[in-house]
Amino acid sequence: MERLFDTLHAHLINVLENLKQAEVLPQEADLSNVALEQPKDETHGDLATNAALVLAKQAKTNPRALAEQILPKLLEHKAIKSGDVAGPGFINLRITGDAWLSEAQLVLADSEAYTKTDVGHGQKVMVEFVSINPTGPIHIGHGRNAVLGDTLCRLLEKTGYNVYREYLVNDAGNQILTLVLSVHARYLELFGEKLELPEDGYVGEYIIEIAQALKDKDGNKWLTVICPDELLSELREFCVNACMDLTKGDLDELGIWFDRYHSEWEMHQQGDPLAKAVKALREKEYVYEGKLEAPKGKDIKDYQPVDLTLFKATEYGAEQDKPIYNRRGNATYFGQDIAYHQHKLDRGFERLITVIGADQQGNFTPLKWALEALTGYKDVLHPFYYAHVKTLRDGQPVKLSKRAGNIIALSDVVREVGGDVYRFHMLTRKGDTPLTFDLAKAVEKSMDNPVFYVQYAYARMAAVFRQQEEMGIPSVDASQADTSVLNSQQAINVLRHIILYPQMLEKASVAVEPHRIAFYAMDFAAAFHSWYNAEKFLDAENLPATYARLLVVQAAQLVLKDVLAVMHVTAPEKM
RNA sequence: GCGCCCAUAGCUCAGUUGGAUAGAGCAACUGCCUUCUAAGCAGUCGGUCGGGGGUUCGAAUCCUCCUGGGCGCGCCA
Repeated sequence: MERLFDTLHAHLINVLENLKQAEVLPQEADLSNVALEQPKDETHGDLATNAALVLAKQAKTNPRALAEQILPKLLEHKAIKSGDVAGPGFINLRITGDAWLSEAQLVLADSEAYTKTDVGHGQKVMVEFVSINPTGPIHIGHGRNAVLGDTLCRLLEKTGYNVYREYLVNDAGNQILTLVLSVHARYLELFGEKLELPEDGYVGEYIIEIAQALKDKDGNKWLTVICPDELLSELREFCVNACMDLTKGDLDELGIWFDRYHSEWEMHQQGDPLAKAVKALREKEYVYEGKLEAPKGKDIKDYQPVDLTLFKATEYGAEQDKPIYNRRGNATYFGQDIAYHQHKLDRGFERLITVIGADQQGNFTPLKWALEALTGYKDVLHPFYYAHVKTLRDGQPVKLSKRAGNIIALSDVVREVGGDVYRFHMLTRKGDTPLTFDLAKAVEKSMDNPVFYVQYAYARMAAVFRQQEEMGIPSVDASQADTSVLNSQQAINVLRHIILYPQMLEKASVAVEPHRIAFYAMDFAAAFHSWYNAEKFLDAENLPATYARLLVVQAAQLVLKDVLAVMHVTAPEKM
C-alpha cells in the first residue's frame, strides 16, 4: 500500500540524500530528526517539514537559505501543488486535488490495509490489565483500567504488535481466606445461624448470592465444617470462580476479554519460577543474604533485624534493599511479582506492559528494577499508570452500591450511561490525569459528552448517502470526478486528517497513550462538521463535483468507523 | 525524612516528544435551520504555561533550585 504520506516522506528523504551527494549537506548528516508533519496552523500548508531547521547547523548555513535549496527539489513531485519557505525555515507544502482524490480511492480500495501499520514488527507483547482481586464485583475505577488496557491492545494490534491479553487472578493470598470465610458465614446464616463475619470480611450482598449458590449446589454439606484450612481448600475454587464470573460479566458488557486468566495459585502448583529468578539474580550479584535497618519515618517498637534474602534495590537508588522472602521463608509480595514476571518471560514475551493504578508505583518501580537486572534490558516492563476516577452525579457524591459491597459498581454505571459513553469518557484524559465522571452530564447530549459529537459526525456521513439515493444521484463514478472542488480549507482539513491517521496510531502506540485516539476522533469530527456546514455535498446539477466530494466523504466514513472501532465505540448510521 | 506524579484561559483538559502568533470544550455574549440531521457551524471574550535561573537559532516541553498540591513508603496485602 503506497500511502501519500509515506510516499512524500520517502521523497523528502530522497531529496535530502541527493543533497548529500551534491555536497550541500555533509555525508554524515543525521536525518533522524527530520519530520514531515501537520502544521499547527492550517493556513501554513497541508504538510510541512522541519528539515532545514534540523540540518542547518550540520550544513553550516542558516535554515532559511537551506530551505530555499531543498524546496525546488521537493516541488518536482507530481503530488505537490506548491510550497514555500516560512517562519524560521519551515517548508510548507500543498497537495494537488488529483493526489487527494487518489488517496481517497486508496482508502476505499482497502481501508483495513490503509489503516494498518507495522511499527511493532510482530513483537510479542503481553498486556496485563484489570487484574483485580477475585473477591467481588468490579468498580468504576477498575473500569478505567479495563478500557485503557483494552483500547491499548486494539491499538497495538493495529500497529503491528503481536498482543496477548492477560488478567492475573490473585487467588493465592490471604484475601481469599477472608472471602471463603465471608461466604461461609453467610451460608450458615441461610441455615438460620447467627451471622458472624470474619474480621475485615466482605459485606456486599453478592456474598449472600454466592452463599445461596453454594447452598443450592451442596445443600448442608458445609454446615458442620468450621476448620478455616479445610474450608479454604474445599471452597476456594468455588468462591473464586463465582467472583470471577461477576467480573467477567461486567467486562463483557464493555466488550473486554482476555486471552488468559492466569491463576497465581495454579502457577504455584506447577512450579517455582521465583527460584529460577532468584538463582539468576544471585549469579549477577543482585541478590544476597543480609539484614535490614528499621525503616525510617515510622515508629517501630522492638525492631529485630534478621537475615533475609534481599534484592539490591539500592543499586537503583532506593533507600533500602527489598526482601524477596520474609523471615518465615515465604515469598513477599515483591517476590511473588518477580515470580509472575519470570513466568511471563519464560513464555517468550519480549515486552511486558501492565496497566496499573498510580498508587502502585511504590511497588512497581522495584519490580521494574528487578526485571532490568534479570534481563539486562531497561524497558522490558512498561508500567502504564492511570489516576483515580472520581464519580459524581450533578456535582454530588454518588450513592454506593450495597449489593456490590459499598463501591460504585461498574455494571451499574454502564447500565445507566451506556458502554459507548463510558468507554469514550475514560479515553478523554491522559492516563495519569485524575478524572471526574459525572453521571448526570454523561447522558446529556452536549459537548460535555463528546462521544455523541463524534458519533453524530458518522451519522451525518451516513445521512448524506441516504439522501444521495433519495435525490436519485447515481453512484459515484470516480473517473468523472472533478477534483478542483477539493480546494476549500474545510475539505482539505478532512483529507489531511485522513492521511495522518496511520501516523497518529503509530505515535500513540509507541508512546503507549491510547487517549490520543479519542482526541483525534474529536478533532476529525470537528473537521467534518465544519466542512458539512460550509459546503453542500450533493448537487444534482453538477455530478463531477458531487462525485469528488462523495469520494472523500466515503473515505472519511471508513476512517472514522475505524477510529471508533479501535475504541470499541459503536458507529451509528442514524441518531 | 525519602521516592514518584502533577501545576497551562473563570472551570475541565489537550499540546503531535524542542518548533511558527500556546489550542479545544464548558461558562458568558453575537450571528446561522424553506437548504445532505442545529446532538451542528461561524464569531467575540478570556494567558506572566506556578516562580527564579540555566541549556540554544528556538523551551509549556530538557537541566537545576524554590513554592504549592496528590499518591506511596516493613518482612503487610
